Amino acid sequence: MKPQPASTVTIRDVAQAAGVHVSTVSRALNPDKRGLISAEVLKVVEEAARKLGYRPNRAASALRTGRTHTIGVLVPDITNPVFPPILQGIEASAAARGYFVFVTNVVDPTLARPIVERMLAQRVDGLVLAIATRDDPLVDYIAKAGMQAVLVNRADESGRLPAVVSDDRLAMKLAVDHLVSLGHRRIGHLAGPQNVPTGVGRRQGVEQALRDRGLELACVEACEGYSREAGRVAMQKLLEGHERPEAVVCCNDLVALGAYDVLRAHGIRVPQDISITGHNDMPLVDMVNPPLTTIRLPHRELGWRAAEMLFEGIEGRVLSSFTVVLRPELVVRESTRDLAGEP
Amino acid sequence: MKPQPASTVTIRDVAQAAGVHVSTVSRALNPDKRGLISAEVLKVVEEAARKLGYRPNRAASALRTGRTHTIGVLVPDITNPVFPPILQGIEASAAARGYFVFVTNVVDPTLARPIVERMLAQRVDGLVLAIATRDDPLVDYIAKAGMQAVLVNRADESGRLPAVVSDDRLAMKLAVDHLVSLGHRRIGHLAGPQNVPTGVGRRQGVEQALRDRGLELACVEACEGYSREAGRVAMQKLLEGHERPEAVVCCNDLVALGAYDVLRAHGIRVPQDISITGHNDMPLVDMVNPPLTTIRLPHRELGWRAAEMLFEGIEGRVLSSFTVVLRPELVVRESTRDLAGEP
DNA sequence: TTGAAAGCGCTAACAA
DNA sequence: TTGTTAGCGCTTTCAA
Repeated sequence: MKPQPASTVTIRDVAQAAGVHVSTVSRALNPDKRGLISAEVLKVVEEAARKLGYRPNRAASALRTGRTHTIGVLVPDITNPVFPPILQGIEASAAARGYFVFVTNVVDPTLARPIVERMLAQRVDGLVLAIATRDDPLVDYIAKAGMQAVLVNRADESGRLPAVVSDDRLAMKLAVDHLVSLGHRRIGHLAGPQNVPTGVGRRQGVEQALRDRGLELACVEACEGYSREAGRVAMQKLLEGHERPEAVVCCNDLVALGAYDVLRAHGIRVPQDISITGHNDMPLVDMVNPPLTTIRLPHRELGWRAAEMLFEGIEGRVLSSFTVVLRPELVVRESTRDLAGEP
Repeated sequence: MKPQPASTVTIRDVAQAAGVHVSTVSRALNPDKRGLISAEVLKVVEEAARKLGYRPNRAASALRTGRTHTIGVLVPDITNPVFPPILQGIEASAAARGYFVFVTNVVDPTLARPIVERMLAQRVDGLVLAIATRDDPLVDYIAKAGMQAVLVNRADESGRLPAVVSDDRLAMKLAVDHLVSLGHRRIGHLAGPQNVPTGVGRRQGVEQALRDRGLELACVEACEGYSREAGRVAMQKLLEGHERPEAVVCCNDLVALGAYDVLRAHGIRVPQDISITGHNDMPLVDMVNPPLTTIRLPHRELGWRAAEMLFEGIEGRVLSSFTVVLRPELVVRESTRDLAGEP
């Protein structure tokens, strides 16, 4: 049987060409052990390896050492513009350390478990979880399996897994404070799904920020998901079930755009008749009509930091901090109106 | 040395628990060889494997068989909304076959080569290349290394690698025909970079479509890249260097939005003063002001088909077709005006 | 500083 | 139908 193409150069070929033992080659080519090798031998080996185009077989090394130099990432939907920058951050960190990243799109949350199991079989060195379902038995499973893992964009309430998140409460406080400063009082909320941490966190953030200003949430509807369609449905319900608010804080940009759709259909103008805020500052929301006032998150850094934490864990260092909270920032555009200004 | 955590269950443990030989376990757990095993033994083995939580070590299997069940994808910029759906298509196809996908972000084209080399070391079973630089010595390298690879969103002019592409010429013909049918005659083009196949292909498409209608390209500027910023620069140049066209066909949506920026700054209204078309139908271009008339590509299918072709190649089947060309489709919105209609 | 030898977990050719 | 055996390419302990 000949599984590898004949062209494949192994460590044995290099050893032979260099006139040394394979173990010497192994040492010479391992940065950590290079010191054990005499300068001349080192040179000969490197020369031979170069000339033969030797490329260590990672599968063999993985089998021997148990380390694959590979991590897995679970994302709910790559197509959601929140995730590409996160992925980019993760990949940049991984690439800098010579790791590869398996990206999986977890369409259905129930698929997460089998995917993690396959990752386990693949012997990934660690996992970044960007999927957002709450109270996951998955966390249990991962913790029990002794896998290295970091959550991103979502904290682990059980405190067993490190996480990198954006400060959702602060984000909503920024939005609410902005609206209040513009003179708005009757403020509603289009909340995220209440079974994911960001959904409840942001809702609580809105409520708290309002309370801090001596106000109450005028009305609220929870969306089925973080999509434009879900935003449409929720906004429709909000209009039907409640007195119309002066402003609506939306759990994310897509939902805000869904709200735009419904408002336009009803002839309600943004921001003249109602102010709207989003969350994420996804690409092109500065180009929509009207340009959306929203909250910008450091998505790329979220991913980068998560990966860095993961590698700390993989390399056995003590994690410098268990939950990293990054700061969001308000981006004011034209979907919010100053009630004190001209009408 | 103990590389694996003690908890790891190997095929030996299963064999022992089931009271059979390891090779029997191997066969029993391999769908292709299950037939060789008696029903009783099969049951015992499966039971033992289940009870012990056995999970075959892919690294070991990879070392033995030379197959890693892993493919690599090279993407220029995950953040560009064209790529997530492509990636999704690839990943869906891979997941269905039990493969994992390494995603790499090739920021700088010169990094592609080292990445491919690392993929080679990782012994990926194949590669999908979504990077678009032309006349790549990379193709040479891949072909020589005997790697399985498929290009997506870009054809290989040398014809050595299979590819899945969208019909760029047809896309531009769709745009031009639409504009001509609206009464436009002085039509310009904001072209893509002329060192990538899509850039030249689309430009030729525009020219050809115009010629078919007995017209000539009124003016053209090539962009430095497929970004909004590049679109701004090119549109600025177009305005400065030429008589203003009635319509401009843009090489992609981002460039069209850059054109919007410049036109707005000059007080030129779209579509009243000039019509604009894009390409890609990226998310939210239906929400910008004015909603962009553009060309929709089957991005997800592009990725899916590329992956399916790759797997055909990996499994040694003859490729059913070498270059797959998918059809784009015109999406008419409000950035193009009928000159015959009311002004 | 280098070599010898064992073995990571799995698969497959061959034998029974 | 099952077992025996060898070995994929590499790393690492032990010995020299």
